[in-house]
Amino acid sequence: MGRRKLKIQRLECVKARQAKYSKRKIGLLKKAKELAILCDIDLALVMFSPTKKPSLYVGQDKDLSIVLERMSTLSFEEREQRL
Amino acid sequence: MGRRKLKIQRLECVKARQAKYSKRKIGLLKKAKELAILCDIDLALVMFSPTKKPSLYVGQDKDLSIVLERMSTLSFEEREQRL
DNA sequence: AACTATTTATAAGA
DNA sequence: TTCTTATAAATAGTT
Repeated sequence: MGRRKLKIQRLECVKARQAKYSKRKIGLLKKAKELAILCDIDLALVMFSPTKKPSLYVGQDKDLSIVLERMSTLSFEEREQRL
Repeated sequence: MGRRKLKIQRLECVKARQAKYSKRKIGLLKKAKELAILCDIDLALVMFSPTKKPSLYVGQDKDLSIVLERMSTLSFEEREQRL
C-alpha cells in the first residue's frame, strides 16, 4: 500500500531499512495488539531493529512474557551465545 | 478496514473470536514476515488460537527460534506451569 | 514528522 | 472455511 507497489525483498540501503522499520514496526505492533484483544488470545511479538534495539508486545500469558522479556533485555552478543 | 469500523474489544461470541482469528492471523503473519525480510531483522511472533493451537513465525535468529519452538510445542497446561 | 495517492487488509455477508 | 465486495487502514514516495 502506498504510492507504488513495493517488492518484498531486503532493502539494500541501510538508511532505507531503518526508515522502513520505524514505520512498519508501529503498524505491526498495533495489529498484534488488536488480534490479541479481539480474540482474547495469548500472543507474543519480539523484534530487533536494524540497530538491535528490541520492541515487544505480549498478551496476558505470563510464562511467555517472562521468556520474552528476558530475551529482549539480552544484548545481541548474549543472545547469540544462549542455548 | 472492512464494510464498517470495528471496535477493538474482546468479541463476546466464541464463534466470532474463532472466525476473526482465522482471518487476522494470516494478515499478521504476512506483515511480520514482510518486515523481517525488508529490514533484515530478527523477529519472532507466536500466537495461540482460541483453541490453543500455536502458530509462529521466526526470522533468522537461532536462539530466539529455539525458545519459541519449544514454547509452542508445550501444551497450554505445560506452559502454565513453566517458570 | 506530515502529507496523500495508492495499495492492502479486512468487515460483513453469502 | 472460502469467496466477494465495499470500505477502513496501512503505507510508499516525497517533502
